[in-house]
Amino acid sequence: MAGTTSGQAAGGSTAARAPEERRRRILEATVAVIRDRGFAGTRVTDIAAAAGTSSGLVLYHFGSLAGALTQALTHVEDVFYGELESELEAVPGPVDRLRLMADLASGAGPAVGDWTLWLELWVRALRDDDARAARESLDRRWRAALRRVVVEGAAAGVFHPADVAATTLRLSSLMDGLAIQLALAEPGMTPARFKRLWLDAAALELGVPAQAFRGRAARPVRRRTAS
Amino acid sequence: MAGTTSGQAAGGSTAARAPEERRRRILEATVAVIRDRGFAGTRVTDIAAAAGTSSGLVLYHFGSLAGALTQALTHVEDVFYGELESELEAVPGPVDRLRLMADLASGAGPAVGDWTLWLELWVRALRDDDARAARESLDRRWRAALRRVVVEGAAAGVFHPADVAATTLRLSSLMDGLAIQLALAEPGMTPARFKRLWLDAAALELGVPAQAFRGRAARPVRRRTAS
DNA sequence: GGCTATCCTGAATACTCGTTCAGATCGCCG
DNA sequence: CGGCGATCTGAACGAGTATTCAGGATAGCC
Repeated sequence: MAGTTSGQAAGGSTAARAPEERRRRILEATVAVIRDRGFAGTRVTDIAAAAGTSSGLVLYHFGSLAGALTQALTHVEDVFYGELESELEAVPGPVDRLRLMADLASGAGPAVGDWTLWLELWVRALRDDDARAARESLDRRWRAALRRVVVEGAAAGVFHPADVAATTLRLSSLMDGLAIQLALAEPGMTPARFKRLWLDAAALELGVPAQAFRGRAARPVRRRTAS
Repeated sequence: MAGTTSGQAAGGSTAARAPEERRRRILEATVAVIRDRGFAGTRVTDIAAAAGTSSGLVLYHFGSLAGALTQALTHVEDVFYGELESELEAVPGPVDRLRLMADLASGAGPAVGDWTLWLELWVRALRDDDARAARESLDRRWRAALRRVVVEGAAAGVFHPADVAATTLRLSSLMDGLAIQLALAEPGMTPARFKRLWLDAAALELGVPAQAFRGRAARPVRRRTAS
């Protein structure tokens, strides 16, 4: 796309001019609509309205509704991954990193804890290959990050996992399972309880006393400057 | 249902006469269609075709597509619960009961381990009240059964759960999370691995050696006579 | 200034699908 | 027998919606 021989390179004038900006706005609108109406309930018109444009433009940029939905998925994937990496880098030590992951997943972060969206993604992945690929990638990255923290802790002699692969898989699956309750607003399930339940399970799995993960998080989750 | 004052009571002629039979067939067809096309992809015509009748009849019996979907949910709920209860009663002792639950959930039973259907249900429950109620009821029953087994084992001095409520919630959530992998046929996830991972987690939670849950299940899961 | 490619709009189009409906079929009863 | 209510069918209807399309605006370029 950047390879167009001449094109409207740069230009620099008002931001409203940039079609890239428009595209991004549409993708974010698409994500928002999926989140609150679900994949099945998302109409081209809804996306256009949420993005403040016409339905024609949505199709102009993405070819079809399915195209817009798919690209929206890769867009959240990027956002999610960027956030995860930068957050994790900012915190040292396996204990605090594990706590941070619990924070992110329990909804403190803007993208990671977006469980309604993930539920939708899972179901769509049952029958749509793009969704399946997006989910798999997301899952693999999250699990890899978790594994890294576990291994790091084990190397430091802080954690004592009996089986790293099994522990990683169980802890990430437990998160998914608890997330269902959170997404459905099951009475009694709150972000705080989610964190407590998950960290206690982590303590069991890692052979450390539950107190190791109590106390405040080392640092409040950083807010994005804007959006 | 047997209480109709006069109606076409009995009659005894061909089975094709009984409208109750027809209703049931339609409900089961509905469940089958939901399972393989999803709620969003289920059409009245699909249901009619799967049940071997006309779309008119589906609407005649259930009023609307939404009505058919909802009644299909309460139908699976009944089937699920009936199966769970009868299976559990047939096995004595907390250890074997826990293993049985792992078996049922990992897909050995016809209804309980029907994870594709449950995934669909979760997402529908985000926005549909009937689905929400069905899911909550299903979840509560499953969790209650699990808790009963845990308490029973604790009373017998076999299990040593630190916190029964937390353990129950974590073990059932872990199942849900693992089930996602199973439903999506994630490479590396099989019913056997599902069982192993879950039972090992149970061993940790219940303070027993993992070996306690190894070995063969006490008894193969019973097959329904027909359907 | 004219020309062109890009970006954008909203009405028109075509199609899918839930629901309605005008009847067929059939067992039963008076 | 003739009527009746319950069950069942499939064609017709109409609402909703993705996609197409005929153009309008704008910016850069010759």
